[in-house]
Amino acid sequence: MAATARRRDGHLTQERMLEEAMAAIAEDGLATLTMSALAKRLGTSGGHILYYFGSKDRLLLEALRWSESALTDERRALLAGRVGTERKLRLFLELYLPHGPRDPRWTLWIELWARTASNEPLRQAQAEIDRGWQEDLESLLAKGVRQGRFAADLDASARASELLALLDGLSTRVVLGQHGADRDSALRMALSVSERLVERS
Amino acid sequence: MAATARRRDGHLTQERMLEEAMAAIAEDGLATLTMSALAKRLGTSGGHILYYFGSKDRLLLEALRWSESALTDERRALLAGRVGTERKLRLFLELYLPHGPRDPRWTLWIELWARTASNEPLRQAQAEIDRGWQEDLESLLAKGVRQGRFAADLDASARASELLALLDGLSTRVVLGQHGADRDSALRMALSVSERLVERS
Amino acid sequence: MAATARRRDGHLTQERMLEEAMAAIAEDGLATLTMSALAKRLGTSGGHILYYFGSKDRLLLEALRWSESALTDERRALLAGRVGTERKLRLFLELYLPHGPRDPRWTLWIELWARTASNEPLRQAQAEIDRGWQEDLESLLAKGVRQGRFAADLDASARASELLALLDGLSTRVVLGQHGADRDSALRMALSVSERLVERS
Amino acid sequence: MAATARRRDGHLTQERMLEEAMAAIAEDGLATLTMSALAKRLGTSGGHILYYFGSKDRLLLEALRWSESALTDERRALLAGRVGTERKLRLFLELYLPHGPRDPRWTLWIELWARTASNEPLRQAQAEIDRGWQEDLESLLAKGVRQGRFAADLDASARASELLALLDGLSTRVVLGQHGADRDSALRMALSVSERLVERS
DNA sequence: TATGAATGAGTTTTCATTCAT
DNA sequence: AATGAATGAAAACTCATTCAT
Repeated sequence: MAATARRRDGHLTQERMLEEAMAAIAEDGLATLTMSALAKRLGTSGGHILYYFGSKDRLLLEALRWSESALTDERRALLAGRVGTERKLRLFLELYLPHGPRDPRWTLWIELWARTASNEPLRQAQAEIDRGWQEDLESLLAKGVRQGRFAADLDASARASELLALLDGLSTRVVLGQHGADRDSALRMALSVSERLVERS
Repeated sequence: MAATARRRDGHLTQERMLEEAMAAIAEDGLATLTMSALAKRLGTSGGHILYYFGSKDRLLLEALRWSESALTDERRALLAGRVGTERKLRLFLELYLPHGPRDPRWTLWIELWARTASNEPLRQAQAEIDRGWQEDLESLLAKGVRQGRFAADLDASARASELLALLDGLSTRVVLGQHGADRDSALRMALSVSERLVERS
Repeated sequence: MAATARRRDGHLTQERMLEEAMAAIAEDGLATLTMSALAKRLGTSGGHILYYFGSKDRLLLEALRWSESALTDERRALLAGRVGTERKLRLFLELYLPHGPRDPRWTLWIELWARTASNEPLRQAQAEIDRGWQEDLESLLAKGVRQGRFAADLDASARASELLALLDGLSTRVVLGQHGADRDSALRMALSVSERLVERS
Repeated sequence: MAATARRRDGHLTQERMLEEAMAAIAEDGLATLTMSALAKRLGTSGGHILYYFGSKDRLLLEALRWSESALTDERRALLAGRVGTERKLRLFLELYLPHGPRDPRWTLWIELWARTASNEPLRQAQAEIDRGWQEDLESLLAKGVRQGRFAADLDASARASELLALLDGLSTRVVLGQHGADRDSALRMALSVSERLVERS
């Protein structure tokens, strides 16, 4: 996913950079992630990172994409799996929510929201990723309808939107430690709400 | 309020600074809000702003407080008003949601989420403001229960949490222009969800 | 001494400013002495201090003069007193040396050495004060010669220069806490050296 | 040394910076030595100097160390040399005293005295350098005792302290142009005093 | 006299980015 | 591929000084 594939080890190195960038952001926040700090963590030079990514903005963008791409795969696998629809919905929620305070993926996500306004490529990447979640949740719900688990007149698109908005709100709380929220309570709340919003047949 | 009373008393002047800061953030984002840019907008000097607020961080904190304090008053008035509970709930949602893309208050809010981790005073101010919304929504729901409009066994605290999380998620969408969301659709969704989550008696 | 005499209380206030400035410098050093910090200590405004002194540089200059003027009086009294010459010499040394680490007068003195190069009025004030000490020490020594306590061929001017240079070096040590020096050891050393340099008859 | 070897290895470049910093301080004083002024002198950027030294304080500290290190070498060579002890003492005094008004090393030294209070690393560096001079002067005197040139009961440590204090006082005069002192007269005075303080056998 | 709001030049410092090697 | 020296444009913040009141 990260641009064109390079030599095996080159490609690996690029992934390590993104991985390390995520870890650094989770630990200290985006504000303290400087190119040279990241370079030090990687045992390389700032110039080398830019050699691959061209700019810090692009590095961040790739980091976001990379951190989501793994999830996308998991999500696809989940949807294709054999488990029951309601179980799938639960797994979907689990996948979406942050693992805990400072979850790298969500920390980056929130930090980048603030940059969205002045960064069109970033905006588009975010939109694309969001669309993935929305579409997959919709088709999960639609499948439940087809299987007769959910009400026949269920508006999959609307329900998916509602749930994702709720999940965003809950995730923010967990990542930032607001409202004393942790992953477990957020998950419980998400499940509870989804049971009430998604009408069973 | 904007153009009136230049000199005269420092309090008004301070408010103008906060107001202008909010406007600037809404227009260009926090990233491009520099002290000297703000000073230019105000027709004053960067030093003068710092003379009042001591640091940029404190300016931001005060801006957040100031932008919320007006809402807090409106909220209190709303709760104390004569309108019916369900109407009040709707007004509450309207009050919470952003007015549209780049709504100043919400833009600031999202930008500051990213700074929360490294800024304890900011974190506490946010917590305090959040608590205000949560408590008032709880008591609004509780009143509805007492009046027999909402189910007697309604868990006001849990329902308030759910609704506020949803509202945060929706607000993010509106402010950042994600999912093609606008204030109206977000409001409609919020209303629709609240009707399903808050059980009528 | 501080410029022209003003109304009684006005004059007093000016002296208090100088006094407080000395105290502040002794406590935190010249680097942290800002006009507004000094104003706060005095319970007045920065503008008011400048109203009297015109500039910070002049304030410092006056502070130096003021802190020396008291000593000048003491020195004159000492020279005119009835005690024996050798006793007088000892008292002179005691007067010159700092009272201990961060002695206000000496702290200011050292801080101002660094500003001497770019500040002609300051340079001249320093020269004048230095001259006072030199002349008085010379005449003290000369008196000792006339009284037959010191060798008849004693070069009062040269001896005074030597002793004052030594005293400057010792004072620096005491004020800055270098070489583990304190006032007592410095005084002992000054006495010991003076006994060897100033030949008895 | 000055004009040679621009690029090539960073070490030389760093030395050039220190050298130029010393020259600038000697010319205009520390007060007017700004990073960008120094950068201009060096034909480089302010950022580049900080790239090497991290902060202005560290630059100053390094400048002090660098200016002393050359002297330390000379001093060691002097002590190890073949000349007679009394000759060595004279050379020691010559080494210690400033070359004239605004001698870079001494200008820096005096400017830094004023910063000592609030700068612990600086204080320690100064103490260490002072110790070097004190120890070497002591051992020079002790050697003179062993060789029978100086009195057997001579207190080397006390004499060294006295001489160094005197030298500090004299150096201040020369560098700041006080008392009409110049290097020659200061040297003469130092020699004269040392002959009287250091008893010959 | 006295205030304190207002100024604005000037400081150090940071950092993404470039580029010769 | 990789380095790290070098850049330089910002940024936040400080503070003596001015001046209307």
